[in-house]
Amino acid sequence: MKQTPTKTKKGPKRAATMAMVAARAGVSAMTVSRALKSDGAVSDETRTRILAAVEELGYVLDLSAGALSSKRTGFVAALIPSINNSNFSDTARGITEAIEGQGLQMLLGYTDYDMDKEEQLVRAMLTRRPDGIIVTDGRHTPKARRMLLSAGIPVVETWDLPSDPIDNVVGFSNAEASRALVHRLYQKGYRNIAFIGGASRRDTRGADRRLGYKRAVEELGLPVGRTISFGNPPISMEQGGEAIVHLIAQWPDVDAAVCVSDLSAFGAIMECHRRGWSVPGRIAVAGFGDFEVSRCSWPRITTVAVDCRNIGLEAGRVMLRAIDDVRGGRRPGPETSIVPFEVIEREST
Amino acid sequence: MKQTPTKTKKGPKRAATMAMVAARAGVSAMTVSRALKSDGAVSDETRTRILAAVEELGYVLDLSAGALSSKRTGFVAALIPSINNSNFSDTARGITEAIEGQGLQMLLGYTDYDMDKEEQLVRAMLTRRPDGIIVTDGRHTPKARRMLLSAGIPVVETWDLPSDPIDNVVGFSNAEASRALVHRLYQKGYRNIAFIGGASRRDTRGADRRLGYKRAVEELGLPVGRTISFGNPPISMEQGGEAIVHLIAQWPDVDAAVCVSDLSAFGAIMECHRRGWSVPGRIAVAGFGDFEVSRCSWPRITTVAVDCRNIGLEAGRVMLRAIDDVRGGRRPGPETSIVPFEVIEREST
DNA sequence: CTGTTAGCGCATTCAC
DNA sequence: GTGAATGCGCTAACAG
Repeated sequence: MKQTPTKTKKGPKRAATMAMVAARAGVSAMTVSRALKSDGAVSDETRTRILAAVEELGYVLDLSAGALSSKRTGFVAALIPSINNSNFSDTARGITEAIEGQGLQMLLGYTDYDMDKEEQLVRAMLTRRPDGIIVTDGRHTPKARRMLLSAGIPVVETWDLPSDPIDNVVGFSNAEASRALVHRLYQKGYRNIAFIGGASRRDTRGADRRLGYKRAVEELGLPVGRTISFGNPPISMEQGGEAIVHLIAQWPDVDAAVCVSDLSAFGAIMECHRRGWSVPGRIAVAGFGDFEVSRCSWPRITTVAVDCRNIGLEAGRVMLRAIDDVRGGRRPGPETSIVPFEVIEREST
Repeated sequence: MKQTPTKTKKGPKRAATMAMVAARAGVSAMTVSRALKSDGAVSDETRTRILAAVEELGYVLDLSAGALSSKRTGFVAALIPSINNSNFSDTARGITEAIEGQGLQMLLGYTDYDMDKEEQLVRAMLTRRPDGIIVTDGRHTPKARRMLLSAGIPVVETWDLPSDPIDNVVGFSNAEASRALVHRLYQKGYRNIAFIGGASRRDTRGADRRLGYKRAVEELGLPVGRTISFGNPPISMEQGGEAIVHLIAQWPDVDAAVCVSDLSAFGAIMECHRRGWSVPGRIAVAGFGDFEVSRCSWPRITTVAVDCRNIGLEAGRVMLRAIDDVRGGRRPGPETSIVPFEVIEREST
């Protein structure tokens, strides 16, 4: 009555291995390996027999074993601040699109806008021996930076233009983008422009946007210091609503608000509706990121558009080239790709 | 002048291996392995020496090698329809929270609401030999189903209550939730209720919601067939706007619209604003999913709230138990966990 | 076009 | 508390 009394007497159906497929097809394991990579030179007749055996056994290639032997895991690690922010999930999607089909798979992690968490994630990712790693942001803890530098794999920093890049870069200047937006508002006639953003220094892109705002109002000779700071990023829609109320209470003469992202801009505008403040009549509101909500809200929201998916595609492309170079024995040669941004004027300003 | 003329003369700094650490610390590789897993019995003195060597060499454990030998990759594969939909990215986040700290890492893939893509992804994921796999949806291609059944690892189906579960389930009935929403609208006095959703059958959750709507209007004796169908899911905010215009043109007497998700509901409402149609005066609009935009928009949107992050946490918990069972030699025993939903009435109805 | 040999870096299993 | 032998499943490198 005992189940499986003797050893190796067909346990719970041990997963098929390449050797089993080989035995069944009457070839060597190596030939199976070649047949399955499709690039290998295998006769059609043999391949057919092998594929039949694969089918019968329900065999699935074990890349984790293959990785060990070929010293290529086929992983590209990608760290983004948040998976819930569609800007970054668009970038993740772009990365996926760029590398899938090249036999590479993304290993995704989220830092929660926290450099220490980024450091932990870099360590955790390196443990999987990715063929490359893509990070968001150009600032890192010293340890994280050291690990990235010494990992011996291509690195791509995105969404920023680091002053001292680790390796490759695909990004833009958040400060310049923000500055351009303020200038555009100035051209439209606004003369008292405020900024709404997160309080902490965690979100370095947010900090850069704030910096660009500051530069712009200074060089335009506008009133400075019109800044509302909120809690930890990401600053939410709801916080945007609270912020605009504070803003108007504190500086009733402000005629335009630049928000650190479209999400807070949207929250601000909806709160204005609730209070009967016309946008842009009572106050103009602009955002950053060109989220879907900005294109559909009423009024539609002026913003800085960045092609987030394209950042991912570019980062993926740069990564592929770098990985190829490494394989070809070439020294990669860091590449910097600057992606454009565009101020999109809509009804909210 | 030649670089590295002799063989093995320190190439581009070969990555440190456990054996190197062992040599440097004057112990065996096995002891290093024990020291690094922290559960191992190693004397404090030895551990200190080993950790020093690790530091000096910048050694990072290679889990991909460890996986081969331990037959546990530490991966949990998770397939979601879209990374850009915050409902699902919340679930992914929940999964991550539940399994990280248990030494498990999520391998994320997106199906684009496409069963065939899901099948491809299942195959691709199995190639990495995950310790378990979590899928969204209870319907799959026959091949995908077969692969999941025969993979020999725990499976969790989420966001649905499959009639014939593969293994574990963490979900709720989309149809029942949608039905409850229509009943609530009926209680509020609405008597001509329409549905706005995607056209294709790809989004099975969307199809279930439509089904629940249909049942409800039938059992309530309301006019049937008030249905606007749009293109491929996910139906966007913009499509929601177009849909409500068509809806009102076709059935001017409709007094409430149930949308397949909050995103389309939001788009619909903003389009109403643009056209001067009062919401809910001219027409009430409800959504599904309790997205952030619904809590902040003006008016705030009535919706069905599901705790998406909790679905992920639950799925992760169930997965952990199942993996533990498998390791302990127990037969897991499928678990079904039904998560609650709640109709949240807000200003849009 | 196909097979053989060797070994990737680690953890399991057993000694001691 | 520590070490030695062994092999996980696959592929690189060569041979034929």
